[in-house]
Amino acid sequence: MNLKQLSEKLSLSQTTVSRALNGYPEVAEETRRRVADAAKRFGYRPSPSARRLATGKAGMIGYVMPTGDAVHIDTHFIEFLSGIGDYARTHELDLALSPTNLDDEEATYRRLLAAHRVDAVYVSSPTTADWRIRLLEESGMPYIVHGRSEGHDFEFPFLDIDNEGAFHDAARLLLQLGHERIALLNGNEGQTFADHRERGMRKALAAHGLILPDRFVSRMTMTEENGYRAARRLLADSDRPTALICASLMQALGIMRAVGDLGLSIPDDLSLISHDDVFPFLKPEGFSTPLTTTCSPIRAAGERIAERLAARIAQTETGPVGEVWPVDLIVRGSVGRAPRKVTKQRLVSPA
Amino acid sequence: MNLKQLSEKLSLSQTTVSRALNGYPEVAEETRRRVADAAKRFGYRPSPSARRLATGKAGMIGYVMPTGDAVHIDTHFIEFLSGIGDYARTHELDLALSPTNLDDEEATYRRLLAAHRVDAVYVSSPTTADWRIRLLEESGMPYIVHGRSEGHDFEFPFLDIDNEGAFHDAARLLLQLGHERIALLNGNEGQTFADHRERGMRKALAAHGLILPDRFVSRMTMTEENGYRAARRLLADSDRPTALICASLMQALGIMRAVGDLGLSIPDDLSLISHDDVFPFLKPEGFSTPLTTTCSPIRAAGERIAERLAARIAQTETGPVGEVWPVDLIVRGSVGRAPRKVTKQRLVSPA
DNA sequence: AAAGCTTTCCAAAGCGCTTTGGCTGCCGCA
DNA sequence: TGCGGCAGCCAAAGCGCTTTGGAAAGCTTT
Repeated sequence: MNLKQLSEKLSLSQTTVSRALNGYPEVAEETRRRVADAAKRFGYRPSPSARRLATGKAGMIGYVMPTGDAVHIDTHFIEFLSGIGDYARTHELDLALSPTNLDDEEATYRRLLAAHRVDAVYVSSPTTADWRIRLLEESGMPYIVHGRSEGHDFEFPFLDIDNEGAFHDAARLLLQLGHERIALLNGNEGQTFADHRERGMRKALAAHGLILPDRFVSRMTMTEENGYRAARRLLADSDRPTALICASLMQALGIMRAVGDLGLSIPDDLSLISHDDVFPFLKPEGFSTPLTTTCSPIRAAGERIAERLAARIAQTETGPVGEVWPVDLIVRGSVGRAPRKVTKQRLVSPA
Repeated sequence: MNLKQLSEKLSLSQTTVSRALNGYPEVAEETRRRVADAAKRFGYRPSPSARRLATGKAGMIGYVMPTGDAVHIDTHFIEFLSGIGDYARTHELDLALSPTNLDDEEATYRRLLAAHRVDAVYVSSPTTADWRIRLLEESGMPYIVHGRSEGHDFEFPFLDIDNEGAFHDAARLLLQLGHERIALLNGNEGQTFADHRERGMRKALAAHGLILPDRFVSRMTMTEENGYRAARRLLADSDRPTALICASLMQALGIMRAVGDLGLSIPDDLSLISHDDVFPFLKPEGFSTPLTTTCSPIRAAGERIAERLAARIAQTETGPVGEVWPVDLIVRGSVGRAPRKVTKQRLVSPA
């Protein structure tokens, strides 16, 4: 059933039916209702291709997906993608992926921009002075950055969470509980969000007259394995930290394994706070010791980005709009008062 | 630059130019060359939307991507997707993802089929008597299954690797090296590829008059963690296996960690063979003990599936074509002769 | 040399939608 | 009574491509 047939059934012109369906003002309310009814009854679905041809929009949002050597396949990616998809599928949008290996990334972007097959693009995991942002800014293609990037001489539209505030609050909580040796297991070098988190934590410490010693902060790809390693190293020290803040649940899992191996316990020997991007397959409240987290659903962010991209395509949103989402600190069983003292005995006790 | 403009520049009709570009026969070779030249020179790119409207094809291949509770985010997924994308981007195809949570999966499929927005679909990780295959078969939508599914009363097009042969060969190699206690760390219940692998291994053992005892085979989601756990359990046994075959590199990593923790060594105490789907970020030849693998690049499979889907859309390929790729057994340092005997001492030696 | 093929090209009709530029009544106003 | 204004509708012109149904020109055949 197409527009023409539908309009004939209604004894209306295609123009009117089209306008009724798309919410244009110059159509009587009563008519609009009739049209909407009929459309539903006959199961009318406008053809995307026709619409795209007529409007000149591709109806797609694009993402350049790096794959290849040295690319850490990110668990966040799919979850975020799902959020985008949630919005996309209900709004006549499609999500087109352009895989690329890291070497070709710039070429892939340029091709994407030139080929005019997508209406908007989003950029994830921006690094400092990310060249992709500059490229997009110059191209005129609507885009949104998920996260922030520093070191540009222009503003750009982004959606980010308040990483600094989140880790500030997390650290402050631990300080209030009497912890003074707090370590940070952070994301990789160059990732803006990791910089922000570290900054937030340092500020909280500074407010208590403390600093974050180098040996208490490590940067890493956020895997279980790396979390385990870093925790083993940290906890083997004679003046080991009494609390840990980490940047992802994967790291938290590794940390908990390390803690178990060493015969320590959470929160008695170590308080632990993790950032949680809210994965459906991993719930910190279900851990054997429920985990305190700074929490921000990444899927919702994906959905919001899709929504804003749609707005930018429609020119409803313009300019370098920045959006920073607050992050909740959810206190659960994994934090407790700082232990009085670390006994020698415990330090060497085996698994 | 569109077709009309290009055809004017060439003093040809749109028809001829279109045909020349699309390889139709009724155009002189010389003309075709002129057209191709001009097209390149002016950077002409046909508009996908227009083409789609005219041909009635959506120009997209679809994938229903499960996300949500209990979905194990699969590392294979992105790599496979990349393969699809490699083909897609050079062939006027786009890859459209429809995320869904597991509960809605069937509804999502039905919507996808009804909405007519994709020309073909692929199905991954089929289970026994997979309902998705039946649904697609009945819908008339072109599709290909990546893997196989048993228990259907009809044939269907698929691309699979020779899992049975691969694990047969792997087991045979170990048997030839004198191993008699060989354990299998397999994928999850219900996954056809895992069934096939187990079958192959059993056949090889049977040919040597051996069987695979229940305690030597475990099914699991193929993660590092699960590999570690299973290996710890197996290797703690007094009559522990002298060789292990596992279904993914992730498991292999876990196994190697377990072996290290127990103070054992590969291949002296344990021979290890893993299946390798060839991830760019994980190379078994680079392991401290290079790993023997059964090897089949999953990205190439993605590419091939895209190619075949394109053929099915064009009706070049029809019918229940099945394609089974051979799997290479690549012998590296992680296999050796079976140890003479397992000493008591070793069995209890700590990390 | 006329008839019949081939080869090579073209004009024009869609594909299904959006959007421009009217056209019709009907109301209110002077 | 006449006229401008407005709400509500329509016809038709695209959007850029593919494809149908010729048609002209060149060759072969009888």
